[in-house]
Amino acid sequence: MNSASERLPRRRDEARALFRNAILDAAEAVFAERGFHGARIQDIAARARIAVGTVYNHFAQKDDVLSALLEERTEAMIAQLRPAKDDPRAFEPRLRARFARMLAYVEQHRAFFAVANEHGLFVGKPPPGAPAAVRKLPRVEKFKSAFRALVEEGIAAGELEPMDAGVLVRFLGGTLRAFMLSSLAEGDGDAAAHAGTVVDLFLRGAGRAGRRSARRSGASSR
Amino acid sequence: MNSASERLPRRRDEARALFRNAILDAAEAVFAERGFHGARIQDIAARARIAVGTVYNHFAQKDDVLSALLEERTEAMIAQLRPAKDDPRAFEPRLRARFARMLAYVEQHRAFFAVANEHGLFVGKPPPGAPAAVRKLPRVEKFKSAFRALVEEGIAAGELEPMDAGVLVRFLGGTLRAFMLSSLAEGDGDAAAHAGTVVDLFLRGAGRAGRRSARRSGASSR
Amino acid sequence: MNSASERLPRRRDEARALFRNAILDAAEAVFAERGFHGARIQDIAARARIAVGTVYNHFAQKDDVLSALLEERTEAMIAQLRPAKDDPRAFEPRLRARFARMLAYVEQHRAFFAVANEHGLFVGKPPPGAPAAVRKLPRVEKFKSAFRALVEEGIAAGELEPMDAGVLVRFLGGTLRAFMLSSLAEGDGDAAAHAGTVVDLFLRGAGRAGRRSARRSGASSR
Amino acid sequence: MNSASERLPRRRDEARALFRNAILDAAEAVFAERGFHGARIQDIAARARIAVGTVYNHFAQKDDVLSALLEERTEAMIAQLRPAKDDPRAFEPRLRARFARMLAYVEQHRAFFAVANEHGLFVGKPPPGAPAAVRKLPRVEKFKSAFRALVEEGIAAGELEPMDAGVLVRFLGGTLRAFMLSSLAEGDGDAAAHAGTVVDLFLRGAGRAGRRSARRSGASSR
DNA sequence: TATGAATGAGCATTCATTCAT
DNA sequence: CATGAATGAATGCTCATTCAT
Repeated sequence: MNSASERLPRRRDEARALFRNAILDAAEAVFAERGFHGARIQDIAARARIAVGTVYNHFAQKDDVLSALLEERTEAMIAQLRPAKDDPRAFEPRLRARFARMLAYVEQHRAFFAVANEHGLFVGKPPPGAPAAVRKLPRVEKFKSAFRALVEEGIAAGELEPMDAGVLVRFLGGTLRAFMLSSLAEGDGDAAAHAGTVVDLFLRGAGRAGRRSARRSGASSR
Repeated sequence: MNSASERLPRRRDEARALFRNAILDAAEAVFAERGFHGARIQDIAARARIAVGTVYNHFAQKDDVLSALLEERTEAMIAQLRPAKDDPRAFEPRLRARFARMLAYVEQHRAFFAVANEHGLFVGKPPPGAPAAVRKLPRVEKFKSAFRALVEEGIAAGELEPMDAGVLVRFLGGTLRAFMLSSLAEGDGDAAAHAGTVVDLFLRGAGRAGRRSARRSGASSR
Repeated sequence: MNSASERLPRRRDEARALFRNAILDAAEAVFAERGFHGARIQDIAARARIAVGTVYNHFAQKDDVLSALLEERTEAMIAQLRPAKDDPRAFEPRLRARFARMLAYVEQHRAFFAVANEHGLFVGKPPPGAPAAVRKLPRVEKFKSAFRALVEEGIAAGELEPMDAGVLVRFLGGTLRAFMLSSLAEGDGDAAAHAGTVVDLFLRGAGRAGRRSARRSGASSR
Repeated sequence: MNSASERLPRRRDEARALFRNAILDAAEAVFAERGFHGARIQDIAARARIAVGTVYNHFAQKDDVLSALLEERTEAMIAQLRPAKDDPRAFEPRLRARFARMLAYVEQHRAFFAVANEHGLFVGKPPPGAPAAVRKLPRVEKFKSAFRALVEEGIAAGELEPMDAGVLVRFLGGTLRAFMLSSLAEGDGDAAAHAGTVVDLFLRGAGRAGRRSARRSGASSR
């Protein structure tokens, strides 16, 4: 119930977590500076002010550092999409609020996400050269299902065309990615503005208003 | 009409081009299999059935092989967007025709484009670890200006919202990329179908028809 | 008297020095066998019974191994010229004693010095192709100043012609080198005998005794 | 007696010699710039304005270019030591005249001789890493016998101590080399002055005049 | 014979990983 | 567990040499 026998293990775990986080933070910085292949374990260790061997006490291989990082940041990124208690009720502003949170998170970890793309952050199939550990992880699936949830919510609410959900997920992912990347590249960090643009384009596209009625027929006539 | 003195140099150039293409084709295959970092010059040479040294007679460094490939395929990919004489006149089907061509090209070189993403194919800023030679090239700019031309054509024709062209370019790029990648990953190679979907979503978004009138006001009220 | 905290670092330094010396000794042997360009780092490592990488933990480049060796042996070689407590007082036998020590040291490291010549051991300007690291070092200057000290000692003692010291330094260096090399080549290792010959020739030249009075006038009449 | 059948072959030989010399001259320049190992056949060919293959039509290997050069220059260098009709009769000025010619030749080919030392120009045993072809050649022997002839001439004339000729040869070689190298390094091209110094030192050494009588006894008492 | 592109053995160097302390 | 030196497999690139034209 109490006692050192309980507290010590806890401290030990805390210590472990401290190291683990220090390593991940260092890795984020180094990956961002040099890319995954350019980052040496030694660099990461140096940045975390620990010894090389210590990195290996926490991660079995270099790959694992990357994938842990990927998982961790992805998880947090997706978490931003979950409903928050102050979120508006209406679909569109609700979407905007969630995307704004997510894009803000991405901005915060800008350096990392710039690298993460290299490793198929959003993509179904990781690139061929990707580190083995990266290839097996459920990360992309998590993304997809988070997006799928949003999309289905929209369809259920009658706000989205009842299309193939897979198609909508891709479209949403692509649109978000486009603005995420451009903001990473150019650094104009107005997450809320980007969220607004994304939602608007996602919902209404770029076509001129009048043509609305011609819609689906056009698409199906290809 | 032309003497041997003219023909011989020509033959020499042809021979050079033959080697160069053999190397690029081999590199495409090997990069696709193992990724850039996993591809050894020796693998490329073996695949092209030439000696290692020969690769270096045509490209100064490994990096240059990648960037030549990137340039070459990008160029061809963009070329598919240029008007062809059988293209429809109307904006929307015209766009569909062009995108279908482009996506078909991408399908053809599916293996390569799966890798190319790693190296910032569409992105403004190449990933941090990218090979030096890759970082300097005008490739991304070419993409942007090709898309910009399409977008401006659409605005001029009154078919696209007269928004900031940069925003439209990103949106278009992101949408195309989303379907390009997913088709790369899943291999359902119906380029025309994908083109139709892309154009439809690009023009009209995923929102339910009725809301049309609420449009831009919604976007601006964020 | 001194705690573990003091002893451990010392052991570490000792270990480093052990490796460093093992590498230098191995390099000496391999350079002697194959010359600098023919020596592969792998050979040196194998001879030292360590891994290739370990060589690089102690020397940044192959060049550095050579120049460390050159510096180290040169230093020791020059050290033999310093006065020892049993050295005779008179100039000529004193010189003989010193040269004998130096030539004995050279004999001991015969293999190495045979190679060292290739790299401008005595020469003012290192050969054009010399490894970069070799070109910058103060080694030759040390030689010159050691010889210059001897020469000035001789002039001050009234034992040497008061000529331009630079000229005497060259003359002395050339004479020593001639006998050093020939003993390296032929292996008749009588350092003391060689030292006697060197000193005799250095002081009195090879001309027939009688002419003595004609001396300097002859030289100046050219 | 005449005819094309005779002249053409002659022209052919002349053409060969032209190429051969062009290659050797180019090699001299390139070896001097980069050293033997740093010089690529391609560099030599480029400098001679011919193709790589052509070099191989005249020399079987890279080594052979070096050794041909070494032989050729050495031969010419030694030739300068031969009696010329205007040479003085007396031993000492005669020696000065010859050495002056030789040192002047060396100055002319300064660049080359700076490299040649690397390859044991004067030394009995070529350095261990020396190109195989270089190791077999009679060059050094020629030097020795040219010097030996001089020395024996001097002994016969009663101008040199009747010592072991080998010793005198080394002494003479070493002294010449010392001033040859220093003039190469420092570029003060007064060959006649150097020759005077060399002869003076060679004959009378650097010791103070008065001690003359003590001579050989000193040497033998070591 | 001149040409110059093709060849491929050869090697320095890097860096993830291990392990004795 | 933390440490950091030792390890050695792996690979880009060079350049002497060959040979088809």
